[in-house]
Amino acid sequence: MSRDKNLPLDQILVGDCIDLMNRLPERSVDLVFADPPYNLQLGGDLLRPNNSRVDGVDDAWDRFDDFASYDKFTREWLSAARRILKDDGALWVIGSYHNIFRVGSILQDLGYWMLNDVIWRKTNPMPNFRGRRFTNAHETLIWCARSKEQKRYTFNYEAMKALNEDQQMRSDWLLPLCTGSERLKDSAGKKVHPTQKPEALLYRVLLASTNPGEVVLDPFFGSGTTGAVARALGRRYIGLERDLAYAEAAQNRIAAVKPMTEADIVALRAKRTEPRVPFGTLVERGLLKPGEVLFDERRRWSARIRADGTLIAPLGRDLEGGRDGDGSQDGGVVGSIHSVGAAVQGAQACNGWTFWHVTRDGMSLPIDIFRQQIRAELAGE
Amino acid sequence: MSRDKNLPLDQILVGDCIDLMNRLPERSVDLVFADPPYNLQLGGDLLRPNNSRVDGVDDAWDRFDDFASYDKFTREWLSAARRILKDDGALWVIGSYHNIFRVGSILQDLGYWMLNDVIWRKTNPMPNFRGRRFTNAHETLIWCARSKEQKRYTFNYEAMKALNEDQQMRSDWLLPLCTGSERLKDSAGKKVHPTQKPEALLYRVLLASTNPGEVVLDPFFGSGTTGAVARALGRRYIGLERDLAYAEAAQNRIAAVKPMTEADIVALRAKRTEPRVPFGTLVERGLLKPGEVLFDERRRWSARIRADGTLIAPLGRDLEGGRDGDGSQDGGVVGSIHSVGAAVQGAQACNGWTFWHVTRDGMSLPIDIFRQQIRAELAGE
DNA sequence: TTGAGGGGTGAATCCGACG
DNA sequence: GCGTCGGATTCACCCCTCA
Repeated sequence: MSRDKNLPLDQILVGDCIDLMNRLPERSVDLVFADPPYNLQLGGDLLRPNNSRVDGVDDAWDRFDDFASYDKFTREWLSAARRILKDDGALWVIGSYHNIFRVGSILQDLGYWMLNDVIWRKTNPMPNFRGRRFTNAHETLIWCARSKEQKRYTFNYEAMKALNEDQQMRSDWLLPLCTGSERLKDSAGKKVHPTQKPEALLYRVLLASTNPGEVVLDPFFGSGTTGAVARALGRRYIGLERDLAYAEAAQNRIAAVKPMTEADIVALRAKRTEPRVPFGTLVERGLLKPGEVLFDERRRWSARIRADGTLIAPLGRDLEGGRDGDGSQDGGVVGSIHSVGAAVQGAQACNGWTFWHVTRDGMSLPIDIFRQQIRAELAGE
Repeated sequence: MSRDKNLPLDQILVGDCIDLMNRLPERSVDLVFADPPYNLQLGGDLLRPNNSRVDGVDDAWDRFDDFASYDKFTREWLSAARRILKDDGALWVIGSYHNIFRVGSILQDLGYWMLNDVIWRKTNPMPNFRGRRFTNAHETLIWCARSKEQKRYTFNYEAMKALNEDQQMRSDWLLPLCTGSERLKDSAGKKVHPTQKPEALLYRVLLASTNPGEVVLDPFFGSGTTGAVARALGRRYIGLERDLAYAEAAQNRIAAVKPMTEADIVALRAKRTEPRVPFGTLVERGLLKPGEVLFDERRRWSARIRADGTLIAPLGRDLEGGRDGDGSQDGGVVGSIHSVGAAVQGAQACNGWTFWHVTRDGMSLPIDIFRQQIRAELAGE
């Protein structure tokens, strides 16, 4: 859980994010969430330091200069972030069409491996006042692993599915802007930060791609939404922010956050982390008996249970299965519930737990219900 | 209207699109729509949960050695496209996270000026079978002008607004994949092209950013969706396609398209925003009465009209609706015709005007007919 | 005719623990 | 690090069959 590295956990460090990241230990952070500045230089006239206007020398070159400096900045902070990410770490960036294409390209050039681009669809975007374009109603996030080669990354599939009415979470997220009481205001009622992100956005990001106790670093901490949500969700944060006023506002904001209880946070446990139950256990415990015959749901194939927890299936199709006598070895496929299920179907793989059924009281039941029964017993102990 | 330049109008040229573009006169084309290879980097096979194989895009034209070679290709075709665009021309590109960030960056480097990035949200995307990522449920389009300095570009604001319930068209478009009878199949029933785009997508693109008679060039013509929609909408097309089989299929497809009448096209183009009619107006005018019950077309859901022009629907399904007494607040969903329609269906959005029906003389009529009636009155005044 | 149900399929960077 | 193998994993829509 990364308490080893002397990380400045649950703190905001004030300074240049590239410098600060370069001083942190490498491979120490689970996630980076970044909301970098958009390339604001692209707007109006380009002025020299003495305020004279750069005149039509070569617009393309000027543009290249603008983009080049933004690209250089982007390469630097993304490189620094990659150094401090753990091998199984990941990174999120958010941006708009002004900068996200530069960021995405550079990400890929640096060896990050894209997992998804995610669209934040705004319920309440600013309209296009002049009627010259489509209402710019979304922003783009990129979710990427530290590298293509890395073994694993965190994705809490079940939690995301639960958040989305028990259907897979899609790559387009409909969320309102940060307004109302969530929006930080100063004593004069002026908004503290121009681009404060909604907590719901970070909630989804952190819930999807971190586990409780893990460390998320935000190099452009701003008003501290990342920290506030991390604290609420039982994650640790490191905030980097150049502007002291922002950092102080964020600090106060986070201090007021009440963390969720551990029970609430762990509520959704992934299926794939449930304890493994060998099929043989079902036989050992007498839930299934050696010699019993299993069928697929539509009774196209059958297989007989052997005492060691393997199955044996006849070679061709077999509509009735049994009646071979008791221990006869009639030259069939032998193996695990999975491999025999795959073999009879001629498939590459098969989940034997859901494929094979057994008859009880005239009903056809998947053998997985016996596994669930054993898991329930294990959980109760 | 560009009949000056000896362009190969309404034709498909077979060959390398960069060569072909370089042979066309410069500044001769109004719009470029491009659906370049995405540079997917697929590993082995992907199996569905039922063990069937996903028919992925493994065509030679989508394989590049590395990002550098993809970038070089992208720079070349985008440069060639820019040369043949008129000074007030524009370009659309579509892509996915695999390539769109490279394309977007290079666009900007070459001097194109982004107007919007547009998200095509798919109603029916392929699920993520392994549960390892978010469902990749969208693709990204970039709409850009030839240069930042250009005076004008075409944007049919009113037509877009009319297409979107009289509200500004947003940058996220919800459209289904190209399936069913629209999808080109060969005599064996196999899809002709692996990535055929839906006509509705091109319809919106061309309606938004071209005028009748203008020329749209598609350098990756494929199955010819751009040409088919251009012909239907009274635009001219130039298709460039390397693969002769694709070109022939596209040719046949386009020949079968029946162009809309000029009157229809002009109507679309000139369509003024129709006056907004609040639902409450129908109640005010007595066309509908408070307490009346609305149904969806198939009478699966119902809602009662309240005096203020909102609806109230019972929480669960309700086949008969009424008989609650007059002003009772029996704990249902309350809101606009649109929000209640969405809520009862569990949908994110709903056009209440076409969703809700009312019974008149034993017939079920959409409430939109009353809006039309009021609009007719307003137009007559 | 209509409805229920089964099968097919779409631009996809789609596994990981354990020995 | 690599091979083995257990076993987890899908949504909307269209078409067809059959009752």
